Formats: sequence, C-alpha cells, structure tokens
Amino acid sequence: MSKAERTRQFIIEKAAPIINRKGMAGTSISDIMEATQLAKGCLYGNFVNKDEICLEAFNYLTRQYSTERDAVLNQYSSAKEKLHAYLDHFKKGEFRNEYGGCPILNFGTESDDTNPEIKDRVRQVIQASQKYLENLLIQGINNGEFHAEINTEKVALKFYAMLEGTILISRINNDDKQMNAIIASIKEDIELFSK
Amino acid sequence: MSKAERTRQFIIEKAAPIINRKGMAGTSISDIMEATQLAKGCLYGNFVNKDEICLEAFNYLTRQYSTERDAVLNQYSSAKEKLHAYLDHFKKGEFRNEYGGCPILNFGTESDDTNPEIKDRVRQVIQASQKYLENLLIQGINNGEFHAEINTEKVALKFYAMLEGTILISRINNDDKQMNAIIASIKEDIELFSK
DNA sequence: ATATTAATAGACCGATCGGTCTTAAAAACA
DNA sequence: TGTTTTTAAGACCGATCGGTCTATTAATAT
Repeated sequence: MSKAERTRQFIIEKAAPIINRKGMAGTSISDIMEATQLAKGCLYGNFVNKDEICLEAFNYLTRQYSTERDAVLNQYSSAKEKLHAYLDHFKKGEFRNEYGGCPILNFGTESDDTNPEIKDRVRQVIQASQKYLENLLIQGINNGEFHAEINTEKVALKFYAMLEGTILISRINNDDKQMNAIIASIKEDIELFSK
Repeated sequence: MSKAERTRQFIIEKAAPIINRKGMAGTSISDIMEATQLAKGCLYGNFVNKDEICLEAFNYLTRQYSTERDAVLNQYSSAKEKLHAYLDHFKKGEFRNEYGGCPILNFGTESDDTNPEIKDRVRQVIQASQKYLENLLIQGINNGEFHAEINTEKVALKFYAMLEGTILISRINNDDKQMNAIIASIKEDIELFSK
C-alpha cells in the first residue's frame, strides 16, 4: 500500500464516524482536518472534494459492518443459529455505538432528496441486506429447519424494516427496551416457521 | 391573528418542506428567504435564530400530519376500520409526497447526535404515535373486535417500527412495492387477532 | 386622519464554508 | 546516497454562512 493509499484510508476511517454522526451537510472540511490532524492541501490531494469523502465514508462504514457481521455468523452453521446470532449481534449494536449510528438510516434519510449518488449506494446496501436475510431463510428451508411455505422475500423485508425502524426508535429514546422487545418478537416469528 | 403571527406562520409553512427535504444543516437562511420572498431582517424579527425555525417547522409538520390522519380516521367508528384507514392513509403517503418525506425519520436521524431539543420533540411524537396505535388496539379489545390476549404495547411498537423502516426502504428504492407488501402483512397480522 | 407602535427591508458584520495553488518536506527509486 | 517523484502544508480565494442593526414602511389604535 502506497503512502497515499494509507493516508486516504486513514482519512476515511477518521472521517466516517464524524459524518455518520453529524451528517454530510453538518460535517465541515475543518472537522475532518481536526480529526485527522491533516492540512487542507493533504485532504484535497487525496480526494477531489467533500462529496467523495462522504461517499467513501459510507462505503467504509457498510463494508466494516458486513465484515463484523460475517465474522460473527461464520461461527455458526445452522440457519437458525445464524439468524439468532444476526439478531443478537444487531441487538448489541456495538457497531452503531462505535461508529455513531446506522449509516443506512443516516445517509439514507439525508441523501434521498439531495444526493443521488449516495442514495443509489444506500439502495444497493439495503437490497443486499434484505437478500442476506432472505438467504438465511432459504438456507434454513433447504436444511429442513424451516417450513417451505414461508415467503422468504416478504419475511426478510418485514424483519429488516422492523430492525431499521427500531434503531431509530431506540436511539431517540436512549433506551434498548424497544430493540429488545423487537428482537424477542422476531425470534418468536422464527419459532412459528421452525420445524 | 396579528400581522406578526400570520407572517410567522407563513414562514413556518414555507420553510417546513424545505427543511424536511434538505435537512436542518443543509437548509440555509437564504433558502428560506427565497422560498418566502422575505428579507433577512423579517425572518430574524420573527424568530430568534435558525434553530427556532427548524423546531417550529418540525412542530408544524407533525401537527399537520396528525390533523390529516385524525380527519381520515374520524370517518370510521370500529377499531378495525380505523386501523385499516390508518394503514391505507399511511400507504398513500400523500403527506410525505407533499412535505418531502417523514419528519420523524428526517429530523430524528439528524438530531439524535446534534440537537437535543429537536431530539426530545421527536421522542415525544414517536411515543404519541405508538400510543395512538396502541389505543386503537385497546379500543378494539374493549369493543370485542380483537382478542384480549394481545400485548397492545408490543404490537403497536412492532407495527410502528415496521412502518417507519419501510418508509425509508420504499423511498430509497423509489418504489411503493415494499410499502404495499408491509401494509398487506400488517393487515394479515390484524386478522390473526380479530374475532 | 393622525400619532404611535409594530414589522419589514437590506446593507453590513465577522466567521466559516469548500476549494485552489505554490512551496516545502518526505517518500521512492536509482 | 543522490535524484526524482510523490505527498503534505498552509496561505489564500471568493462565496456563503448565520446573525445584527438601522432606516423605512406598514399596520394599528385613537
């Protein structure tokens, strides 16, 4: 990795949690200068503009999340165990605590009327997340763990929507209560289609 | 209503959809000057600062939403009809189309790390919304429409989280598909506890 | 209709915005 | 190690930011 590549990565890692917390419009170049202790010329030597930093920050955050999630889920083999691990990992919210919230919610709500490029990336990540959940359900059916009649796409959408909605609710309430209730509720749903 | 009160209200109504779309940080005073065709001195004669405009914009949006919702639901008497009307009204999303999205999502995600005052208002509105749904369920139980065993608080939370999550998903996808699926799914859930 | 009060316009303020450019330092290569 | 190329620093740019203040206009009360 060249010096420039390392610096670029360093900037992304320092900027990402700030942008995730304060928003793209709410984060200034000087915020990033302060966090990285780098001068303006250096930032603009590694990125063409602020938008590019925001885009790469989003990419970094989502890549980071999926890496951590996969590392957890790879410890399990059955679909049901994996689903439970997914939910427990989600419930703990280590990622959100460390990086300042859910990037899907943060970048999604900010970009939807203002930044088509980011919006499109968010779209891709949302679709991949739903597909990820759906694949766990399909795997469970193929393993004979779950009843085959369930509409995997619809169930995955339902779970995913519930989880994203609950992140917002729990965050605004400064309380894990709602998140715990929803995770419990989803686990009950899983029992309903388990053999 | 005095001139000042009318002007203040006029500013709020013009500013609210802009702030809802572009965000609080992303909306400038000059954006609001342009939308209202008023000079800066006038804006600052009616509000102490930009934060106050944002706060009143949020209050206006949520008041507007609940007024419209109540007008729709008052056309029905049974709890089940009201619930269906609630969902259909939500699905249509006229409010969101007109005002630039869901203010809970927009102001909630932006304020949670940056603006405690707005965050607290969002918290109140979220709680009121859940309570509103819960009261429909309780009313249904008291009417003998729904089975009494349901955990009204939990069901209301589940429905509300699903709806908020789906707004984000459908908006980012520019597609009503997911919203339609979730509304259908919630209606199935209602059938499950209907007598 | 006139006097008084309230409300709006817009010039002005310092600070900060995103971004550029030249210079100096440091890394990479020979 | 010496040379070339890459990378970082920071002064600088015009534009815009949120906000103030005074002069003028418009609404209100008498």
